[in-house]
Amino acid sequence: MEILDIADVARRSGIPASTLRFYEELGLIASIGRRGLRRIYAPDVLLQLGLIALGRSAGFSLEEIKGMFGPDGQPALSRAQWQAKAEELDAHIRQLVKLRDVIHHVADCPAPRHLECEQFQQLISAAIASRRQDTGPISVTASSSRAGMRKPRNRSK
Amino acid sequence: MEILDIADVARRSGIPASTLRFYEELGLIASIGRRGLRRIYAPDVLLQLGLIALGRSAGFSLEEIKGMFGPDGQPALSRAQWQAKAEELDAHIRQLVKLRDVIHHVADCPAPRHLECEQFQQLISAAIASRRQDTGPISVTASSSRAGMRKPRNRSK
DNA sequence: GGTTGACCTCAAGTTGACTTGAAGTTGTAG
DNA sequence: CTACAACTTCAAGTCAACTTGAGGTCAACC
Repeated sequence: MEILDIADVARRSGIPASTLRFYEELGLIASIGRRGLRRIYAPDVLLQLGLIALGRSAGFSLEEIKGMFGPDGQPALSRAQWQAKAEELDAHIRQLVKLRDVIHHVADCPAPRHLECEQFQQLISAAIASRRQDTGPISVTASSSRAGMRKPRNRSK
Repeated sequence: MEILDIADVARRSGIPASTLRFYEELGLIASIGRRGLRRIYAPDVLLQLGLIALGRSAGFSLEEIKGMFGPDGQPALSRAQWQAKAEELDAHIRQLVKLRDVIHHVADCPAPRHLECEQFQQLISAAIASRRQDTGPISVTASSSRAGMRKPRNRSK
């Protein structure tokens, strides 16, 4: 069974060693042991890191990701919670698709002032609207991150 | 012509007044004047704020957004640059769709250890792969944000 | 068996995106 | 005309996600 040291993991994942230690400290990943002082890793960790990067790019915080997968990389949510996450992500994707439409419009529309262009206004309104009713039962774990005209008094802690 | 004070804008956009001042300081938005000391806004600003929220949720930094639209809300990129942005966003969306597939899989797959599930591994590899060749000619403005196994030595500034 | 370069820890620093607080000003309701 | 709630500025604080640095250890090659 192949094992990796921190430099291998860094090289193969593209993530700096300092970040790997940081992630371990947070409990996001774990080394399978030490050789002397030095961490050694199972190749699995590369998959986990991929998952973390993916989650980050979807706007999940490290805390959220930690809640979804334990340091062993095992899913740690109920089926319903996973379904809710998928739903959340879907909503996010729909929003990004709308933004992409806006961008395409901007790239093509010759209007002098976009804010006065009917179509532009409608695209934005639609995009905003799709975010508007996020006062729903979704957001299982109070996903504190992921921007977007959040409600005032967002209270944390 | 309807005008708004900062409290109106805050209420109607859901963005706190402190953030509106902060955005103005950064040059992301502008008030159309003052009544005494107090800022007054054109209703346009609501669209702009929607756009900003949208951009943030797509992972663009405030700096990037500022580069895309001036404080007047006018698009400030060439057609080609807009097209590149759309492309960038599309790639991001494709990645999120892959992540959603992973999540759906996790919600459904009964494997005891997911890291050992063939399909899971493949989904992640695919998702990672789609991000892998981001050493392309895209990323016009060196989009420093938006996570994902970034290359080491990402040097900014 | 000594050197050395890659690892280690732990504390402090940085950046982006805001928020909070203190202290001052003012439009407007009474 | 007076109160005062709502605005203002400006400095400092916070939080997440890392990075950097100082000082120490040690596995592996010569």
